[in-house]
Amino acid sequence: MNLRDLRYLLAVAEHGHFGRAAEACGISQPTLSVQLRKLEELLGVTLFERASKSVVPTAACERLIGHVRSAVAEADTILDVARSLRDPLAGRFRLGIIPTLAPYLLPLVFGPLRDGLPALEVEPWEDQTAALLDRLRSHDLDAALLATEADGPDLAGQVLFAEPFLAALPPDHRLAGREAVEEAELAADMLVLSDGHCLRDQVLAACGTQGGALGGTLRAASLSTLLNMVAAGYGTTLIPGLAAGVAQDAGLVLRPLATPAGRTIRIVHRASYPRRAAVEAVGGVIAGRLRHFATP
Amino acid sequence: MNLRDLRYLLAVAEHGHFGRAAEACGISQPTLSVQLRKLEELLGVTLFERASKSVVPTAACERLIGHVRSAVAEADTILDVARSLRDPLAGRFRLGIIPTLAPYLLPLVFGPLRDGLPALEVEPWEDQTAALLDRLRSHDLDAALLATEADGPDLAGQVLFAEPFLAALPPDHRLAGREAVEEAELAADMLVLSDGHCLRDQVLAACGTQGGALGGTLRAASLSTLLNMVAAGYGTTLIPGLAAGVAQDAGLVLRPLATPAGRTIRIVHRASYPRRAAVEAVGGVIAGRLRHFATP
DNA sequence: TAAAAATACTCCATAGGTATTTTAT
DNA sequence: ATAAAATACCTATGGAGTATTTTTA
Repeated sequence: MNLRDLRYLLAVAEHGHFGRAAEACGISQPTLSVQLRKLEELLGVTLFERASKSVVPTAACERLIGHVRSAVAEADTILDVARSLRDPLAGRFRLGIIPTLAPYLLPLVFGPLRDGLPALEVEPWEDQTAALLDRLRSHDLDAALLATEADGPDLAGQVLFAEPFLAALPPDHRLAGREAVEEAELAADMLVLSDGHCLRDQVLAACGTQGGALGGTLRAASLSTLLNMVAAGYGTTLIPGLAAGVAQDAGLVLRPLATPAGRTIRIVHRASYPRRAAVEAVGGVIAGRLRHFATP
Repeated sequence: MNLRDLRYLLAVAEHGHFGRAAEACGISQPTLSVQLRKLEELLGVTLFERASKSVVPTAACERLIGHVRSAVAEADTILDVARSLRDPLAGRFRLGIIPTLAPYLLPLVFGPLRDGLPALEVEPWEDQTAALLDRLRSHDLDAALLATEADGPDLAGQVLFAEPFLAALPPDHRLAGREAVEEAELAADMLVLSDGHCLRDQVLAACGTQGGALGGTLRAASLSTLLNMVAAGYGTTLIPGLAAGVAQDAGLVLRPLATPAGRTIRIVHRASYPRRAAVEAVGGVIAGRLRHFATP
């Protein structure tokens, strides 16, 4: 059975006239006659009683026509909904963001995303890298902002911006007077984030160490906790550049590294993800915002 | 858009696997791939995210699939209902019957119709010939039992049985002693039905007169009234054979006519009426019942 | 290497057309 | 004579097939 034929049926029922119904359908009268006859044969039911000056639906047709209307209406709804879904820059866009980036990046880009992509409902989802990768792979996220490379051939990513690491020191720290600090000097009393944060591993790698003085005892779950511990004089740490403003507000002294290091922020998505345009648009807005973000 | 393609969509969504979905649809995997791609192009929306080991519906597909299910379900309903409507000997059958026939024929045939055509819901509709013809032509009746020929080429009819006229007399009437009565002798004090009853015209024609003694004053709307008037001694009349039992019960004397006359009962339907089998079945049951009805 | 989807092609069923016939007013 | 549907016949689109290629685990 064909939706087209069902539309023909409705047209004949509406016009009570094969010629006019055919015209309304944009086909010739013989075509309509043939198709309707075929439909009647398929259903095993005579749908219209044809007389010389009248075409009247049979009782069987009356019983069927409600369902025919419903089927055709649903088909039209499918087309309508599909039309509204056609724009890849519209609809929900679930964007994962790692916790060491979200608090500092989101305030910068949320407005530009809303303005630049008004039809795209960006829903940020904050979690650690491994969890975001899981959600990405299980189709619970459309993309994620990560500081690591897209792992595995099933994922792909585009670089958005590079974020330098800065040394964060208490104001009275012995290195606070320096122009720039050596990573090795920080290692002695460095505080790091708890397991699971990619920033922890990257900071440790940058300083060539396995964990600082309090590495074994402090399980700082957030960069915010870490900054306050440093401000209280319990040690030093490396922070990503976007956290600089918050760190300074917390009373910390920030110094560049003698050997510059940092992390690269990427927007990562499944290699098979079809709304590539949405990923690129979101990535473009974020990268554009960061390009114009002159570090103070 | 094609219902077939919508079924393919549902199959892929259900199986998450093109090969198995194709098997479930009874088509080859390439055919399914091509058709689904075409559907995606038609809708302007990617429906499934294909990866090497997974086929997952996109958000757009999730939004559409409910409507797709509805459309397919309605289409299946159409097929189901059509199947149940296929039997021409099932469903409503609105049967018109003239008032001079209904009270005497219906008690005879209603049981046999119910038994012989259990799936056919015969709905008798009693009215005069002209009204029945109107309702027939306006598709408000499926057929009608008439004592006249099907008038016009838009109607057709089959003879069911012949019904002789009998002279009905009061027991003390001067002709009551005769074996048979001459029509002309009845004309003098004959009572007839009011206008509109075909029996009136046929009785008057049989007797070669324009209206009996009380023709101008008595407007008997029913044969029942007429019989009671005759029983009360106000005149004579002709009755159709099937009314004989009721007439005798009313105390009338019945006599055959010297020149036999009567009427022919037909089942009449629109020439274009498609459920011819139902008409023939109903007519057959009625004619069969009357064939075995020996007049006493 | 194996498994899955996509691609390339061939074929044919059928929707659609035009011309004509039938039928009833 | 006119109007309407049905029929006849031809064309071309597209759904389906098999064989093959691509891609990824």
